[in-house]
Amino acid sequence: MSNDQNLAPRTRVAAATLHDVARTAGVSLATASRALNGSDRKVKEEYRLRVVAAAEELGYTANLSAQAVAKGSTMTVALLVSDIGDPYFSSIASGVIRGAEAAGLVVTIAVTDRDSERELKIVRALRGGRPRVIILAGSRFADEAARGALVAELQSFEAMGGRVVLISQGELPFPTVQLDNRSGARDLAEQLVEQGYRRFGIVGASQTLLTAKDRLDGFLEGLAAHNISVDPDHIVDAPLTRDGGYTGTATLLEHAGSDLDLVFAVTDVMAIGAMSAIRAAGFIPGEQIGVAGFDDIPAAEDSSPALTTVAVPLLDLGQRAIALALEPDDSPQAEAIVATSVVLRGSTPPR
Amino acid sequence: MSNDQNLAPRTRVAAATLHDVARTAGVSLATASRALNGSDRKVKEEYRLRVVAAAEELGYTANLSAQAVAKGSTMTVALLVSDIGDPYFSSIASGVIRGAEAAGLVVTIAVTDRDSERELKIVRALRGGRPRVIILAGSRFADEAARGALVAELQSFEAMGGRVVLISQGELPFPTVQLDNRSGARDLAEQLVEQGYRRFGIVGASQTLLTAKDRLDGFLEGLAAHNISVDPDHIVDAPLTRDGGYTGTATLLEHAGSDLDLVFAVTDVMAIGAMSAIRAAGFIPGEQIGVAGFDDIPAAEDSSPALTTVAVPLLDLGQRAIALALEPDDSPQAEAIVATSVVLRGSTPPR
DNA sequence: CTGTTAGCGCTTTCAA
DNA sequence: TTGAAAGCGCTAACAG
Repeated sequence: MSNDQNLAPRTRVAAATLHDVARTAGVSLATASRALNGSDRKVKEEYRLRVVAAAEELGYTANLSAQAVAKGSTMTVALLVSDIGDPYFSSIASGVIRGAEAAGLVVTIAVTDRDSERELKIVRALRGGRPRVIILAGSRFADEAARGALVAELQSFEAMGGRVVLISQGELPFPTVQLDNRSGARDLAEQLVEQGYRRFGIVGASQTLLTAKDRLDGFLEGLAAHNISVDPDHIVDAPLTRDGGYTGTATLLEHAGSDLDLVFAVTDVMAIGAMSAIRAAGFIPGEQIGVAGFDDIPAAEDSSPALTTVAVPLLDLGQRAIALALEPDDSPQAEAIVATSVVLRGSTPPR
Repeated sequence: MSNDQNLAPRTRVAAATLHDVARTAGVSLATASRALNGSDRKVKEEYRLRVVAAAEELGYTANLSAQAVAKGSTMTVALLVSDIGDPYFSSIASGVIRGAEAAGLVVTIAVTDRDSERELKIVRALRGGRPRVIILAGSRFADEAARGALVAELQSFEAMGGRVVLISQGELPFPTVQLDNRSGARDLAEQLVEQGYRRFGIVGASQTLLTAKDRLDGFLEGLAAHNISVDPDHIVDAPLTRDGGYTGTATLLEHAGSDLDLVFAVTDVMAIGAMSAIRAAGFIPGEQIGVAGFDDIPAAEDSSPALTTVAVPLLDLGQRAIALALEPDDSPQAEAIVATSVVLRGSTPPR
């Protein structure tokens, strides 16, 4: 066996430390620190330049972990989403990242897989990183106990000085970027009625997710305003995923057959699944059965027929969340409300 | 002014430290550390239990930053993507996160906005966090200089002991999860010819992105095998985004008019934009002009007509990447090749 | 404005 | 095995 096959450069070069920089600049550690990372400038220009030059020369980059332990706080925001592959969440993440970067914060993402137990576990694990902020999007609770445990965990995080921000979540004692789910759905329903639709099926009547519940309630409310009610059999529960939309709609179609003239899915992702299910059942979405969703994800516009939906400024949601998180500590129970607006497209032509 | 309006609990409770745990357990700091986080177990069971109990009681969670500075290494992997809202990247991210969590690693995500300058800046900034791994997906280089700068930066990161893994990137001296872009595109082309297509237009002939170039070359290769060539005017450059696909196709259609029987977009996201452009131009995608993409993002199956494409195991890509990163240090220049496979769907019916 | 000197919370020798 | 003590890289009083 030869040792000569050291093709790859195995030389481990330790990163330059602030100490190195100070030494080559001929100043003290403290001065170097002040020149490079200190908040208020009070270093003689000449020194500052020497330090900066030395840092440049040595390729110095401050060790964020070390800074964190010294300062007692990090520059991290932890984002928790159900599924980063879902356009709804990835759009939100996009906004969060944009906002965070603008504020010099780093974003860490964890995925709950829509599992409330897992969510709790992750939140607990997150604490180790001592993030400045934890943002929860799309969290859920199997039951009251789960809800209590999560709230307790988050509150203890707050007690440690961290900030918690929720996105589109109600009834939880934390600053929240609230979505106008209910009235958005109500408007949608009313406009659909105006378009001539009368016999509705609804997919995604989740019990555990307030967002879904609000959208359902709002929709029913809007219909009720026109004296239209929906047969309880035509309201089906289903996971808020593409597959949930597909199977939920398939079920609906089995029961309701051609008794429906429109399917409302509580999210666009589901609505897209719904369209496929409608096709699979031999109907033409839009023409024979209208389809409407909620969120206005990018894919909604490109679907065929283009999807009628309620537009939600997803990017904004994320940016608002970090804005809320960065607000001064003394505005208790802050809340940002984000408006929604109905977008009628080809999937719900007048009838 | 009254002080009584302290409604919100402003009490800042410092997080329990290992020191606290050791004290309430009645053992030394070292023992507590060993019991809780030490690698090799060599703590008397009785002590271990006392420590664990104390930790539980105090709600102790190790401060990761402190661990990082003490150990000299973090548990972080930094993922760089062009756009987390793009299904291609969010699927990859999903895989990376899954893989990382399984290995006890935390994922940090940064977005380059497809800007090579920004990308370099981010990589530089990332160093501060001293991640264990940096994963680059979809990076690009404006020119040779930019490429050199990025490589240098990454190599110096490696020299510091970090690992670099690239996803679907060629010609760079780092471990890479390589995609079989070329032969995937070749197969696609051949199968389309078999379907009866002859007059092709291609959208997304990026110069700066190897992935796009490989797909283009492979596609042309496949056509050439059947003695079919593509008019250079029918090959248009365009950003690898939905809008790029739309405008690129619009341009193509203007020039080539009804001279085409199929549009190949080098990514599904573009292909979806292409479909909309085809519709906007008054053609029926699938029927009058076939459409094919590449990646098989989830939306491909649900588009209407369903999109013919080359399936790429996006989730795997991400998982493989972290697998590569976690491999022992002494396998130089590791590479994982991921196979692709053609999926014919409704957007390219036989003609 | 600068340098000295404690820490921050944790790991890891090194003796005991 | 355990504990004392010396760091890890950086910040923040605290005197000069």
